[in-house]
Amino acid sequence: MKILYNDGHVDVCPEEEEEHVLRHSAAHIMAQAVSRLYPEADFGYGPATENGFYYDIDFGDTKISEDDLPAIEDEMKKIVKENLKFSVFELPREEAIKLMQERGEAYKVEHIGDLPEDARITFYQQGDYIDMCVGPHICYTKALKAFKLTAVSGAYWKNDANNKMLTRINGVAFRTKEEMAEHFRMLEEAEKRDHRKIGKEMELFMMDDTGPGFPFWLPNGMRLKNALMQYWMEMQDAYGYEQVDTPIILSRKLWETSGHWDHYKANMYTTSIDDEDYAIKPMNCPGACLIYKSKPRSYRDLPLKLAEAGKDHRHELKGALHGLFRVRAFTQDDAHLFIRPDQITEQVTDTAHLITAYYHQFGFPYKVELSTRPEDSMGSDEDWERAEAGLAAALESMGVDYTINEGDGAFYGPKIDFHLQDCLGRTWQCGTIQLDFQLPHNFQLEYTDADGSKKQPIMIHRAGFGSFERFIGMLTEQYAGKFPTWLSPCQVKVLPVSEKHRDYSQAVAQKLRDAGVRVKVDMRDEKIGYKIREARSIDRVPYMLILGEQEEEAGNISVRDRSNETVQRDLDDFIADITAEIKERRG
RNA sequence: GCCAGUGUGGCGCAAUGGUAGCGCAAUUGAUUUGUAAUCAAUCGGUUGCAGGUUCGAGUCCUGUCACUGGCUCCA
Repeated sequence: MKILYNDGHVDVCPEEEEEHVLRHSAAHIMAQAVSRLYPEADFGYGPATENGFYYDIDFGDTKISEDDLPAIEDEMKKIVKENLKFSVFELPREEAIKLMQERGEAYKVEHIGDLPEDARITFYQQGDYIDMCVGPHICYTKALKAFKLTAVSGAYWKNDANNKMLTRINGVAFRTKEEMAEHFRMLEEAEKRDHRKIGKEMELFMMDDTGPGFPFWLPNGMRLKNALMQYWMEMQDAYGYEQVDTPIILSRKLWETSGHWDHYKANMYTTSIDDEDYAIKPMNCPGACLIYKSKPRSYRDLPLKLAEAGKDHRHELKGALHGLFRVRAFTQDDAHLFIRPDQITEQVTDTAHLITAYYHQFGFPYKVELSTRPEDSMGSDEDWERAEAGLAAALESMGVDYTINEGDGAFYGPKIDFHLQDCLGRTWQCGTIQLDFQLPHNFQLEYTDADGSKKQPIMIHRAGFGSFERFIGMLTEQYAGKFPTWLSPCQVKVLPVSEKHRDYSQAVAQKLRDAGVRVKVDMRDEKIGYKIREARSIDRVPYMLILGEQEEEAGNISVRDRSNETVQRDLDDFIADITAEIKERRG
């Protein structure tokens, strides 16, 4: 495929860039189609995305819905069929502005104003449609062979909620129709992993209209959550944390001290009784500060590492709620480390090791971001420089690849974030390591240093799962509900072949239960195939025991695992194997 | 909070403005079962909620709540 670069030369497109160029060109072709059908439309940004493209468009007073997409798509097909030639030209700034003004492209004019003084301003044209763009693009519209418009939504101009909301039209584009069909097939498969669907099928959790965003954990989900909690507690022990638990509701005075009453009140559930105001905690840090402050601390006590599986409530915007990924009540796998300034790198490294150990346990790929000082931040330049350097040094000493997210740190300190992907490739922040100078200051925390002077400790806030809720959502999608045995709500399902083998089944189940295995018996009067089907497709159990005449006579069991192989074996051997598998948390 | 869409028995779905159906599940009975759905009967909904238009509304309109996909925000 040949493409047109913005200096006017035509060359063969590097294969790895073909899709991107096609998708970006598809955005231009869509814009042309839209401008034919809606002459008043005003265009914002129209980039390529991972599987396609979008264009943010101001349609004025015209409402666009998905019903309007087929007509736009048809117009795009016409444009492709017309096989229009792409051309490119460059204009000096003033003329570029003039051209865009003439064409009524207010957003493009504004965009030119955002460009650096020395920026080249180039335009691509196909037919009578002109778009300001750096390219490159396809040479002829016919090169676009496979595309589909998929969605319409709103998006703020320049991603700023203070700006006008434009209409975003999303589409996908591929090199061939086969690749596009494959994409939709994959999407269908991915949707089957959705934790909301699996959570309902497996009865892990539920939601109710009386509490949007407040998950109810059902018995199966609770078994899973408890197993994860057990793992978490063992890891806290292994990494030298103490565990604490702080109250859910605390006086307004505390939240005023911490700054939450001023800066976070919109997200807090508050209440009052006996003429005093209270808030339900949205974070666990103030409680940890009170514990730190409860007695004098020496430099020898540091680092003081306090872990807390703390249940927080935040009044998140309802439009942001999403299954278990974004809820209003959640249990953070939180911890607060009170450290000396000289311990930053060492403690951040230690924390990052713990967090990445979790992800390795579950086989999660992850992305790391280092977020630096935002514009409206508190604290001295030296503190910030030292903190950012400490975080970077920790990441580099571990050989972790990370991207820098300039100016995206918290107002109280820089942070390292760990992002995981859900079944549809959306990323969610799970792990976070945040340095904080502000809270120790607000609470006037101190320790006595070696020279007898009083010093202020630095705080590290950290979470690895992010929250048990979000992480269980991730685990559900990662395993498509087929959790490793140690996490499975039901580890063994016993299936009597007929009514006659119920007693034997109960006896076998009891032996497993005595060994600490989570087991259920399917006592229903159904055929064995029916029970297997449900154990597999609904319960998603790692092991089924099929018990009939043969097994009862031989005094053994038939084990069917997820590979669907059935092996007749000794019960005690099986118990030894499965308990070892659970203990070692294999899989 | 913003943009668009959706909302029917526990779950998945159907019903050109004209008597709300189907499958699964559940219950009961029959069957006593050998590796991904045994058969039959029965039960179950006034269609998220509140108004409105109409002789008549699941279907049209308004408001509201929830959910879905995005935006913003965020663990």
